[in-house]
Amino acid sequence: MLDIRELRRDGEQMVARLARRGVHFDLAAFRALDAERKQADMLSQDLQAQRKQASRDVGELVKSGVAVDEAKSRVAEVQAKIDAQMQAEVDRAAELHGQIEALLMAVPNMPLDDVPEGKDEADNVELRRWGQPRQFDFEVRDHVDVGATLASGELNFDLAAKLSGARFSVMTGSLARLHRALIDFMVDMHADQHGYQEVYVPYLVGPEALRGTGQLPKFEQDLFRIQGDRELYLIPTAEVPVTNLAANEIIDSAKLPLRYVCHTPCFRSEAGAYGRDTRGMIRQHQFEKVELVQLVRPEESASALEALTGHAEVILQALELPYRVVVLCTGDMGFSACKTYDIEVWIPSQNTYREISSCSSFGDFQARRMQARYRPDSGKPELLHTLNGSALAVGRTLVAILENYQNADGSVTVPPVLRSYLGGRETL
RNA sequence: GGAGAGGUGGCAGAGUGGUUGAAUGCGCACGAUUCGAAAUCGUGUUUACGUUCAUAGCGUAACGAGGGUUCGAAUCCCUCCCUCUCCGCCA
Repeated sequence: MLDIRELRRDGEQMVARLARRGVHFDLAAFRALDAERKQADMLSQDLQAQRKQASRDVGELVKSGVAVDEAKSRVAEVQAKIDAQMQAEVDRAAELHGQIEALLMAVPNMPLDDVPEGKDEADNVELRRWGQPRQFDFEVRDHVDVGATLASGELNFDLAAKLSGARFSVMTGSLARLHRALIDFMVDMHADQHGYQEVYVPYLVGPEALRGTGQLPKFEQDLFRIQGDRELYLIPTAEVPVTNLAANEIIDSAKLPLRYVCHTPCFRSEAGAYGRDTRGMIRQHQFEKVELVQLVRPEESASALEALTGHAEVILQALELPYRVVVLCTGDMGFSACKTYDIEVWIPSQNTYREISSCSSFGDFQARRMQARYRPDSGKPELLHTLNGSALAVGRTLVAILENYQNADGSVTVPPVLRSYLGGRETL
């Protein structure tokens, strides 16, 4: 959520920054609404103050020996006059506050100044590449074909469709084990080498948590909501429960920065993505992800984003999978982000790099929504900065391994760092 | 699922209708004392919003959430959420 004070103080500057990502913010409408709100606030608060004083007067009179009924009748006239309009004004002020809140909750974050301006993914800027795409001396098959014919396990979409329809997958045997091994490998790396605390969280969350990170109110169609009395949603990413650990908290400064690593399944309805990546397990309704989340002091968020992205890259380097890092342009960034790096892994069958991680800084945008604060060494509590990144998307990592490590005989070589997780197995 | 007890400030813990945004203790901050420190003493220390040049004053709201009763609610009533204890069930 945008800072309403900054909006009042320097609205033009914020409008200009939003315009960089193609968002038009109607400052005049906001100001008109805010002016109305201001008037309603002053009037309603003044009436409440009068009402309060009248009640106190009754108390004073009773204390000084006046009978209760007598005291009440002495102030009754004043109160009647106030009551005639107070509730209406209080309601009006609350209504206007609600309108402003709703307006601001629907506005995306402002890109940082160093984010390149652009319209869509075509305008993203490549920053670096790592590794050399392998030259194959046989016909490259995609992960669907490779996974369907492995001797030691299989990747099966028909079985999944029988159970749950399109965009789900079933894995068996060594493939299922490789999938599980990837999770352990990634979590171990971040917990043991990169200083993240492992955390386990609920996969169902309430609407407040989703508002906090920015999925609600605007993107409900991308979520799965469960049946039942309570309003609960399947998490679309561990970002939601993990970041919200700090919601409505005031974190002791000495505990910062907080770094969490969390593996969860992720559930996305992908309502707007029909027809995209329909083959294979690139885009599923359910997938596993290892997520990094950091909660940091504002001055640390820029360097934290670089470090976090590096932690995700280390996984790909260890797996010896070629990748590149791009910085998303203003028009391609997510709703809550102020800067995002995508890491894209080489997919031989598509002869291109595909997103396998997205690492973002959110500034205080999410923290303001969820009131995640810390107590500085001196002064009042301040909003934290939040960051997160996939490190990595497990299903897509599996895809990359099946494709990059495939052999002419249909087998798949196990990346050396994973072999200890597979009982020493060298090929699938 | 059944029965009972609770949810108050960073923490602990008072407070059952009237200057209580809230005693007290701990913690923390500043000051005094000291060569320095401990101990001691003093002062201060919730948050949001509004107003404002102001993180100064002043105002409004908030004691799990939302309603209600009342001139007046942390205190009384209702609903929901959560925590704890016992029983049942279960991984």
